[in-house]
Amino acid sequence: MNFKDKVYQLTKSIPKGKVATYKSIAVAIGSPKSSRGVATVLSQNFDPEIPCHRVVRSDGTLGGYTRGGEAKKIKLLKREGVVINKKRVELTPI
DNA sequence: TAGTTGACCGGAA
DNA sequence: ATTCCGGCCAACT
Repeated sequence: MNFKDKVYQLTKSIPKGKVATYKSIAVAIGSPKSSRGVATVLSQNFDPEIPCHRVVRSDGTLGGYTRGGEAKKIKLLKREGVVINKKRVELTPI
């Protein structure tokens, strides 16, 4: 199981209506400092099986989306029930 | 093999 | 609150 596969696994396991951050994924993998690596992998991934639109930045902003832009990402998330306030996702930190 | 790139993060001004 | 800067890591050329 390499880094990339772990990222895919975790991203696929994100439940509908929820979002994860690049940081949290990095932590879940076991490499808390690899948040940038996570972003790299997801950005290069084009598999529709992987809901990479459910991954946002740790400050709640969307980050990027190479499959339609931020607007698209917002639409998808809202459609799934994620609460978004003015370009900010509700991360419900504890 | 080495250098560059990027959908990032956290701290400082 | 916003902007700037250095650090970190994986993928690509």
